[in-house]
Amino acid sequence: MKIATWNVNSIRQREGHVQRWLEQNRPDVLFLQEIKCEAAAFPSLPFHGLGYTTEAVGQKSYNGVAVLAREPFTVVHRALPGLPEGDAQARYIEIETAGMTLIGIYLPNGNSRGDEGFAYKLAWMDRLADRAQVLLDADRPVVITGDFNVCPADVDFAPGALPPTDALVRLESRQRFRRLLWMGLTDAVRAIHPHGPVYTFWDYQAGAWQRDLGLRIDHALLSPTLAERLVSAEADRQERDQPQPSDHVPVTVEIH
DNA sequence: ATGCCGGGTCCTACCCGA
Repeated sequence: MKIATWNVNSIRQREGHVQRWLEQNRPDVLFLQEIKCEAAAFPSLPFHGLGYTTEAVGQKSYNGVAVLAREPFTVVHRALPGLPEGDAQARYIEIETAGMTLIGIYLPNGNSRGDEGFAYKLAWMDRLADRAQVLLDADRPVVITGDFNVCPADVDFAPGALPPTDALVRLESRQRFRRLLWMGLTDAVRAIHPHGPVYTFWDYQAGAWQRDLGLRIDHALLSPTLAERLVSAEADRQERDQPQPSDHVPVTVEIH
């Protein structure tokens, strides 16, 4: 079973990219982030034509997540449980399929709006840990994948690519990511590639791609029984070389 | 340490991303 994640930086700009990538890679499930449109504007038809059912959680202009899957699924949550009522940011979708719980996230960046923006990121990570704990306590096979906006360790960003004060590398962000691992989740890409950089994002600016000044911020976390069955976890760097690419590339995990 | 790029929108200057 292949489960993929991709921050597409606007689905309306990247619809053709996603179609082509699905045809070439045929994942069972693909989670998207930053669709940047309301759910009603999500272009489902071309994906239906490829055999995928779609579900989008969107809002105008910003954020937005979606899932595409070849087998039937049930949508369990369209927002992260535990967030305050009235939080309208479209960043979370949770489904059940093939006896597993699959969660797609677009975790807040945390660099805008000063202390308040960073506090929102940390609170979001705390609620995510709460949700993960509930599912792990219930012995659910779980995959949490998406754009975490956290470089877990120094090897996960190119030297000089980010200042040490950036919300993606701040100790508080990393502590909360590490808590997810302590709870028993496995960082699939790091399990397959124990050493060295495996970047998933390169800024559009300053020739970051050409200079390979990347970040590893798109992740897949697996519960124990799924981690035992992990066979591959790869970032598709080729996609960053396509015309008009997203600044993120797809990350795919394969579980037997 | 970004806002050089690239997306969005109250259409055009400004917000946001990482």
